[in-house]
Amino acid sequence: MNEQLQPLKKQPRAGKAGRSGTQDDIVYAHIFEAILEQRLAPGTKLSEEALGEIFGVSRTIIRRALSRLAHEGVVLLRPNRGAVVASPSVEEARQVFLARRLVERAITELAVQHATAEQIAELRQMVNDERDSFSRGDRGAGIRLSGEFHLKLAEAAKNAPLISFQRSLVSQTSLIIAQYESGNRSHCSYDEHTQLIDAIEARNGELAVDLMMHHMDHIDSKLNLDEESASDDLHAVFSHLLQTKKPGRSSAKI
Amino acid sequence: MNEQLQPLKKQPRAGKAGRSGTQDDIVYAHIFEAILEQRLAPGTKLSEEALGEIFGVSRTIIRRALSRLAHEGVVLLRPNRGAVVASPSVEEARQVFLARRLVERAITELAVQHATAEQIAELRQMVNDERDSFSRGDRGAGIRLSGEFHLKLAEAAKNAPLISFQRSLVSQTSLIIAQYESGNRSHCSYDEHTQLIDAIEARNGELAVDLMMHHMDHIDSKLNLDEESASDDLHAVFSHLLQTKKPGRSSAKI
DNA sequence: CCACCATCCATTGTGTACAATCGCGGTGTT
DNA sequence: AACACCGCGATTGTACACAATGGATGGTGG
Repeated sequence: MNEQLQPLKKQPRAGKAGRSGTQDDIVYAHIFEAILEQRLAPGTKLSEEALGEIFGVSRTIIRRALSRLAHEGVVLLRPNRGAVVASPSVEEARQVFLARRLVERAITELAVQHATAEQIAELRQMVNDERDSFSRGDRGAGIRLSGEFHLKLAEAAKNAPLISFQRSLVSQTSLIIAQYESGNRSHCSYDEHTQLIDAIEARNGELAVDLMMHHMDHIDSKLNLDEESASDDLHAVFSHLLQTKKPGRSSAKI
Repeated sequence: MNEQLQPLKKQPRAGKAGRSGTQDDIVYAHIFEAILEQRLAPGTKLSEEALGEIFGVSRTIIRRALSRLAHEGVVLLRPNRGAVVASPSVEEARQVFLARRLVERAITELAVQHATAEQIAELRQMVNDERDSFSRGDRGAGIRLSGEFHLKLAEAAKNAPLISFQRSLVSQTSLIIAQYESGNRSHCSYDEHTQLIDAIEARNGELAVDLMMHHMDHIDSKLNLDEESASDDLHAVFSHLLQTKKPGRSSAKI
C-alpha cells in the first residue's frame, strides 16, 4: 500500500544530511527534516513498523531514531502507545522561547569572539540558501534553513553543550512555528540574519546581541501564543490528547 | 562468575531512583548514580554484556541506557568499540562550566520568581542530606546530592528545556570534579547552598544570583583546570585515548 | 631480530521472533 | 437502550541469534 520510498537499503552514503552514515542517523535525519519542514504535522503517529518499511530497515533502527528525536523534544514517546510528533502546548512553547533567548544571547556573544572568517562565509551562504528557498516558495525548506542558520551560529560559539542544547531548542521552535504561526508573514526575515552576521563580523558584540534579541522578539510576535485561543486553536489545546491526526491540515476537509 | 547483583528482574518498584519503573530507567539510573558517585572512574569500559549480566537484563536494555547516558555526555559511545565513561578534556570542562554559569544564573532568577514553599522545603532537606553524607564520610553520595540540589533548583525554575539541559550539565560537572578535583576540600560547601535558599525564599533575585555566581567560582577554583598539568594529570591528559582503565585508581597496582 | 600481514577472537550492530500491554469492539445484562 | 465486562487485534517491549567490525596475536619473510 504505502511503499513510498524505494527501500534505500544500503545506500552507500548518498543521503543528504547523514554524514556519519550509520543507518539510524539517516533515518533520524529524514524524520527530523520532515518534521521541520512540516511534512509531518504535530500529533501524527509514527508507527515503527510503517517507518521501518518506508526506510527499508528494521524496527531496531527506527526505534533508536525515535528515541533520539524524543530526547530532543520533537517526538513524544508514550509507553506502549507508540510515538507521535510532539505538539507543544502554549506553556511549553513559552518555556522553549525563554530558554532560547537565553542561549541565543550567549551564543551571539561567543560567536562574536570566536567565529572564524570561514564560518562567517558559511553563515552568509546559508542565508542565501534560505532566501532562495523562500523566494522559490519552498516554505518548509526555508524554515529548516532558518533553523540551521541558528545552529551554525551555535557551532561558531565553540561550546559543545550549547550546540546540543541549541539543536534541541531550534527543532522545537520549528515545531512551534508550524503549530502556532499566524501565517501572514515569512518567519526569520533573512535580512535580520544578514545584519546579525555583519555585526558578528565587525566583532560588535553589543550590537549583535541587540539584533539577536530583536530577532527573537520578531519570531514570537508572529505567533499566536498570547492569550487568544479560539476556534481552531482548540486543536492545539487538546492536541496532546490526539493521536490519529492526519497530515492534512485544513480542518474543513470533507 | 561475576554475578554481583541479584537479577532484580521484575522488581516491582523497589529501586531508588527509577520512578517510572521501566527497566531501562532503572539501569540508566544505577549507572548514572555510579558515575556521579565516582564508583565508575572516567575511562572505564562499559561492556554491554557484562552490564546485562549484572542487571539481569538483555543487551537491548543496556544499550538504551548507554544511549541515553551518551546523550547527556557522561558516556562516550565509540562505534564498534563500545562505551566508556566519558573523560572530559580540560577544554570540554571549560565549556561545561561556561554553559553552567549561564544556566545557573537563569535558573536562579526563575527560581526566585517561581519556587513554591514546598520546593524550598525540599531544597533545605536536600542540603541536610548532603551535609549528612559528607559528615558521614560518604563523599560519593555527597557529590551526587550536591548535584541533585542544583537539579532540584532547576525544577523550581519551571522550565522543562532548562531542566533537561541542567541535568546534562550537572552530570558532566560531577564527572569533571571526579577527574580534576584538587582533593583538598569538600565540593559544594553546603552553607553556600543554604545561603542561596535563604535568598530565594526572601525573593531577593540579585543576591541569589550573586551567591550562585560565587558558588560557581568556588566550584571551579577547586579544580586543576588552569594550565598546571604535571605528573598525575598525565592520566587526564591522555584519558581520552585510554579504554581499559580499571576502576581501581592508584596506578601502583601489581 | 624486527616489521608486516593474515587469521582469530571478542565485542558491537542489526534483524527477527516471541511475549506483554493497551485500546477497541462485541456481547450480555440490568 | 445504556452500561459494564470480556475477548480480540494491533502495536510496542524484550530477548536472542546471527552478521560485521576492529583489535590482538602469531606466523612468516626480509
